[in-house]
Amino acid sequence: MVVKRPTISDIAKAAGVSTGAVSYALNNRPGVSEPTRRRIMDIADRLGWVPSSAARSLSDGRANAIGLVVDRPARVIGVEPYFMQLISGIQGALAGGPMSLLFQVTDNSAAELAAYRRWWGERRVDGVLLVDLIQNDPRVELVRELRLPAVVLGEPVVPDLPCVWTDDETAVEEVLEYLVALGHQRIVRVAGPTKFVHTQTRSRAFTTSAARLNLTEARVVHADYSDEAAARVTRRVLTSGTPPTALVFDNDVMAVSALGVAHELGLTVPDDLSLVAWDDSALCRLVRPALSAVRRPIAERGAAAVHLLLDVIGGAPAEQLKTSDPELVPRSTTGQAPT
Amino acid sequence: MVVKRPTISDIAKAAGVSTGAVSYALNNRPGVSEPTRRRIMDIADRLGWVPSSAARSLSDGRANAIGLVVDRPARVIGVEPYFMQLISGIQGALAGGPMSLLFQVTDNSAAELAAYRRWWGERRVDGVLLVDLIQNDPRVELVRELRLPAVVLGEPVVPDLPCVWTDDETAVEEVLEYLVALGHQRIVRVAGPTKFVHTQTRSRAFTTSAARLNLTEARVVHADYSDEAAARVTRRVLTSGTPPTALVFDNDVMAVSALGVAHELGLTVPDDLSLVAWDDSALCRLVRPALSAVRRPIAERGAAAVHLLLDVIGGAPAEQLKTSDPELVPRSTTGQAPT
DNA sequence: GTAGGGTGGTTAAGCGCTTAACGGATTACC
DNA sequence: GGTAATCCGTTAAGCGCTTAACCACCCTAC
Repeated sequence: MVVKRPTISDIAKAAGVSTGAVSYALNNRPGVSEPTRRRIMDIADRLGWVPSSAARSLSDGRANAIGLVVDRPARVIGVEPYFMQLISGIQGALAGGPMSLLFQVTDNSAAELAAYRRWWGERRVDGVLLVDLIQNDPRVELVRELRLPAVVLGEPVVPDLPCVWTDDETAVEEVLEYLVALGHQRIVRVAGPTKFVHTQTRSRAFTTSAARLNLTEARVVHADYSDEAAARVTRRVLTSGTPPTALVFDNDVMAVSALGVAHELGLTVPDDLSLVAWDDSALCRLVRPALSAVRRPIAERGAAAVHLLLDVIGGAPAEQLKTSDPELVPRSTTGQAPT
Repeated sequence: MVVKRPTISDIAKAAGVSTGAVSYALNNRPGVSEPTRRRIMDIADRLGWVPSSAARSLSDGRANAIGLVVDRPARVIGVEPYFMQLISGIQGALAGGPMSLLFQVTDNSAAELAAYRRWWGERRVDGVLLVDLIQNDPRVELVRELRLPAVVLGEPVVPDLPCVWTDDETAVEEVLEYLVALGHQRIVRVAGPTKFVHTQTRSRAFTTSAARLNLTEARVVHADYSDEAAARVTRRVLTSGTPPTALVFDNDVMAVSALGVAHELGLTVPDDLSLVAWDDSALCRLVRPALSAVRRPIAERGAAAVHLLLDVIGGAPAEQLKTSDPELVPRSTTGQAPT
């Protein structure tokens, strides 16, 4: 059987009422009697009616969709479990509701901006999620100019922009204290690109905590989240004059990559070298030795961001929401510092 | 500055013509003179005009979007690089055009069907991509009933349904010949769930080739793509009476997981045991020893599927497209069989 | 001079839905 | 009994765009 998409006027005809009445009935608003409403609804789902999003959007101005664009090179995004977990969380929060997710990956920031602008122009989205905020992020300016509801997944750096964040600073501190307790003094943080706000936040926390703990040799080096860059940087750091005894990475991929480098250099993990990954994932559990990692509630963050965004779209004030705290999961790549 | 979204009537007013003329001009159709067209277009992009997708959809019936829903548990999808690579390919093919991607992950097949049906009902998509086809897949029936253009990412098992596929059978054969050449006789294939068509295809090819090569002890066992299940199955297989000397996996995650199990059982890879992963990824390169893997052109497949889908939406006949062949990338987990 | 054929536009209907404004019956109230 | 309020429904406009149908005008042909 081939189906024809029914419209409200089909329903109206079948029920012997006007399309207006059908609309009121289907949207659960006053204006029709209870029996009529029920009759209309029965007919509607007997006919398999589903509202046309285009028509609805056109008349009420809402798109019933939110947008997410991720600007990371395809090469990097493929491996990193982070985004898929995030999307899982997002979808979970969207499930059951009328909203859909428009998703795009781009490979440069101009394309990202263009995507947001286009979605806005086409009235395709009611709001957007922003990830990987950078300093003076042009997206902030953009959503403000367009009056496009937006929620940042990250620290509250822009005063009046709603966001959902986790307390990475404390986590950084915890990791350092943990490593120091194991006797480590020379600790290097292998961070993501400087431009990201979250990179800066963690680096600042790292430097501050290191100073407090008198780790004079602690320092930060940068890579771009890819395994290649991480391998290069790690190799350089480990073959330097006084190599560190512990490395803290900004994602899981880099940590795994470093594991390979350590192996290649003849270093035993964790006897000669301790490693900590940021963002726990199956990847961390899978490799041998299994990676100690800082676990953050990623899916939870995604879901919280969606709820917040829906509220903001609904006119709620900009809130800055903190989700549950990161947690260090010690596995087999952290141990007593070599003497 | 706060922007107001301009409509074609704003343009019409500014140009002193009717909205009809504006529409003709902007869509590059005859009906306006060249000078007028140019004037209109100038004004349009001076005003930053972007067509309202809702209005356009409503009037021409096209949604300018395609849909993809992936039905895999969040737990699995997070790790597997496959889907992100696929999406990269899809986005690449979509870039520049007017189409957007609607993406959804669900955790059961009913929800998946419901998603497709809803998108269709809401006229949100012009066509959809189908991945992970199963035997007698209800989605096939659905898209046919709804007359919803669809392209399958997988083997041509449904006669009149367009698809994009790679020749896995030959690849399976190649892998087996490669292993046999290394002296392996007891080879086990750790497959994904039986229900998937691609699992069946590869298993059939495996069995056939094994018979041809006189591998009387070759067999197939099943897991669900997750690292846990793979670990369980691998452990069982490796501790059985006459354990295999080579394992061939249906994805990368399971192969990595097996690497851990082998380690745990005191087996050296590749001296005691050879491993081959299906679908190469950074994951395979990252682990030590690096995994030998069958590389398939995943992003290419995604892009090809999009192009085909756009053609089909445009009314082209159902084509069954083969992309470039898989290729075995030998790394460090395959070696001479133990004697 | 008029019929015929382009050009270069305009008009208006319609896509499917929402919603303010209206109106005919009932019911409530004093 | 008259007026007001309430209930249940209809009407019609409008969201922004496409497109068939129409029209005014100029040009050419015989």
